[in-house]
Amino acid sequence: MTDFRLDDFLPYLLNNAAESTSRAFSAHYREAYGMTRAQWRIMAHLGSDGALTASDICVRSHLEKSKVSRAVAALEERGLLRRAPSTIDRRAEHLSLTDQGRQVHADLTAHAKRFSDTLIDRLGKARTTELAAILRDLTKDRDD
Amino acid sequence: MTDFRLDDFLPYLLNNAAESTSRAFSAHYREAYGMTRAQWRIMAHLGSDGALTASDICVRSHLEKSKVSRAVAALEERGLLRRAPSTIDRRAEHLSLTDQGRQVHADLTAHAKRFSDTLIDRLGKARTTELAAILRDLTKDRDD
DNA sequence: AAGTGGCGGTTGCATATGCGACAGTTGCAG
DNA sequence: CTGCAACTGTCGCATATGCAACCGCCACTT
Repeated sequence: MTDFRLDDFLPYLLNNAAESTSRAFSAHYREAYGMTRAQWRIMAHLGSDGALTASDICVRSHLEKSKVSRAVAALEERGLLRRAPSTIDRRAEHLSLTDQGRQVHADLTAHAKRFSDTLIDRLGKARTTELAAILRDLTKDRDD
Repeated sequence: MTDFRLDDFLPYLLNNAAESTSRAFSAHYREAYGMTRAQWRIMAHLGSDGALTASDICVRSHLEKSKVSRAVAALEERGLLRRAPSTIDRRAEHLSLTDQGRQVHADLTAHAKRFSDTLIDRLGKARTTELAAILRDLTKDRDD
């Protein structure tokens, strides 16, 4: 009746691939800075997009707001990130990297670049681009 | 220097896609059976591969052994799964679905099939196959 | 200007998770 | 046979997580 193959099931494969690559990649920032995946993401967004508000980060990174809140607190405590109250909206806070945060961010992206190159080598340029496109597609229009 | 684009970074995209699809898919088995992703996976493996040992499941599902241990305990308690001591190796236990477990498994795979069809519709048959192949490739040879 | 619904961010709580330690078992080397 | 490394599965503990409740603030209605 149902010739359901687990090995063809996309959510399953996606989780495996995500888990596998993330695990390999996270080793660096975890050991070097004791950072969480969420923290890494926030650093990445802040580093490339400048100052953001916590809810901006929620939208862009697809992270829960409580997760963002705690990650931001941790990063602030380590002196990597600074909060500034918004003059316009007293609820919001503008987040930005400190000098030290920028240094760390540089290191993080350097490693990320290297890791990315490794993956591209393994898959080939064409398949990588294809894969990236499909993944973006899959995530799109699903506004959870 | 580094023109690093977060939006092209595979681990990032993979996590987003995995999270997004899993979140959508997990709704069913979570609401219907209060099941975890790990529990779903174990059900899937046991349902399609027959009797397995806990460490077999670890290997096939890429799950931590403590995670498997707890998930198995939960499934057993709900009467979906049965343990039988191995006669050959007194450390190991053979795990298999109960009748009720098989019923639940049938329902789970039915839903999975339907969900999978939805995804295939969205991506198209060709891209789906391509994607699956690449994902398998990415997970392979990375024996964490 | 008072009421109201909604937003930004934090926190409590219950649960899930990862890791390392552990007891019991196996099998292989000497 | 004895000792020892490796393996199976469980558990404790510290931490991470999701969800909902919550506080203060905003904007819009009347």
